[in-house]
Amino acid sequence: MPKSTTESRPAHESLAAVLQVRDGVLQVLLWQRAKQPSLGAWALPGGRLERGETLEHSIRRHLAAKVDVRDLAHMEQLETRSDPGRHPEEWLVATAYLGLVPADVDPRVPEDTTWHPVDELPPMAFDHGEIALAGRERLRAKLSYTNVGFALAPPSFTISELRGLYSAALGHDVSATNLQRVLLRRQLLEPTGETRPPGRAGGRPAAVFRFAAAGLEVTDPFAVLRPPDPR
Amino acid sequence: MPKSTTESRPAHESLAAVLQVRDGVLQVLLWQRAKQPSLGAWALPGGRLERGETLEHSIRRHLAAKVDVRDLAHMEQLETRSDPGRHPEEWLVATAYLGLVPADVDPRVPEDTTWHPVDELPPMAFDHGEIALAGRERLRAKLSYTNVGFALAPPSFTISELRGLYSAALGHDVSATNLQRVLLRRQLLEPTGETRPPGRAGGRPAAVFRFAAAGLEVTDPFAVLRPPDPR
DNA sequence: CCAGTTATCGACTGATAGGCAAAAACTCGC
DNA sequence: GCGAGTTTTTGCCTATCAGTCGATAACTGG
Repeated sequence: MPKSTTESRPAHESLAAVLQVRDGVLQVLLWQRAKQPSLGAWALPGGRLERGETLEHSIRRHLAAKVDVRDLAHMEQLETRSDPGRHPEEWLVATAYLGLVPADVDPRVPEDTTWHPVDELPPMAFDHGEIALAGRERLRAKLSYTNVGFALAPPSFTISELRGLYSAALGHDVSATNLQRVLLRRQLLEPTGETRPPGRAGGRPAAVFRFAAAGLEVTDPFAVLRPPDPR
Repeated sequence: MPKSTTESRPAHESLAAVLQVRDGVLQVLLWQRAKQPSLGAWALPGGRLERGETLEHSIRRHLAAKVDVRDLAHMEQLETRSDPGRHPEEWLVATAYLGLVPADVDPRVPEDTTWHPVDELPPMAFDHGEIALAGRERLRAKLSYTNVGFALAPPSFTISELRGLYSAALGHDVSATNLQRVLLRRQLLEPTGETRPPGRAGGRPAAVFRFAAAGLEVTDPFAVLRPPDPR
């Protein structure tokens, strides 16, 4: 008799969609299952919630087995999935997180673990594919009204470099002109004063910027229906 | 020995912050605990996740004991709370939902259950106060970039009535002029053609509107960093 | 018919996004 | 060292939209 019919409470696991822009493409960290069920399918890192820890602690603990957790520039809770059929053998509730790794680091990962473009996911175990896509959508939305960009970008960068990261994450082109103006007006970016020498092909040296804040900030108090400004 | 040290997996409950604008104030549905722990404190409706059901099914089932679930115009998952200390006696993970009830219905509620202004919460059990506030914030954010308003409003209404609902939910004044123009331009509202006769004090009769869509729609493709328009 | 009240509409302002093109600053080859 | 090519930066123009104010419309009550 399977566990699911005997237990009175579900097991609980934490999962993470860890995203990074690599080679100009938004990718997610996956590991390949070496046992049943879903042998050979790809899965998100994660594991059981242990007594005495929070879910956030749990996902960090399990992630530590796959990447250097210090490389994570941002993490937030995504959603909790509870479909009784989401795991074939067990009653297993999963709380998913979104993790972001800046483009300048290349974390060591184990043998069974690699990055995959989120737009071309391999055969995925359980509902992990849906979770990865949900992570992508959350990231895309937040790029527009928060400063999450800081979690995708290196400590300092040129506008072109940042443009590459944004367009990879968003899945469409963004104009460098506009990106710079918008982020500067919102005071998310500040110039470091340095400049980056041009490549072999020449060109004007690019100004170097950094994000003004290190943590997540909601920048757009949604223009609409704003409180009346007592000016 | 408390359960929490013997069980290998946490119990899992669903909770809901059910919000409604009542008497011009945003209120949340609470019931008063009649037993320990937190005897006398106020709590969100909810209860255990049972085998074979999803969390959404679970919260609807438990809510049915407090309100007519058909009165809920919208429901969405809020967050999952897992602090081991959130319940004094038990290892209990909670997944919270946000529920919205239109202003024109007055659901029957049991003896122990009443509405409380979210801005003046009574002494709350466990972390339920934080969850209620998280629900308020989620609602406020979504009022600006989605059509959630439909879940707060009656089937049809005048702009002044809608203005009252929005300002109660947002916690600040909104101009009627602006509200109408913004919602109309976004094609969230459509006129019914009818008009509402003025009150005793006189005044021009108000046009009656309804929300164009019944379900949740994200309206603002965040102006920023929009994909290039191939016009 | 007039004063008071409420709702609607139009006009103006300010902020911001998006696009285009010119100017700036460099490399390379001749 | 000069011009062609490249890349980045800047300024200008336009369109859209939010926010405000004031005028007008449509009613009630005396």
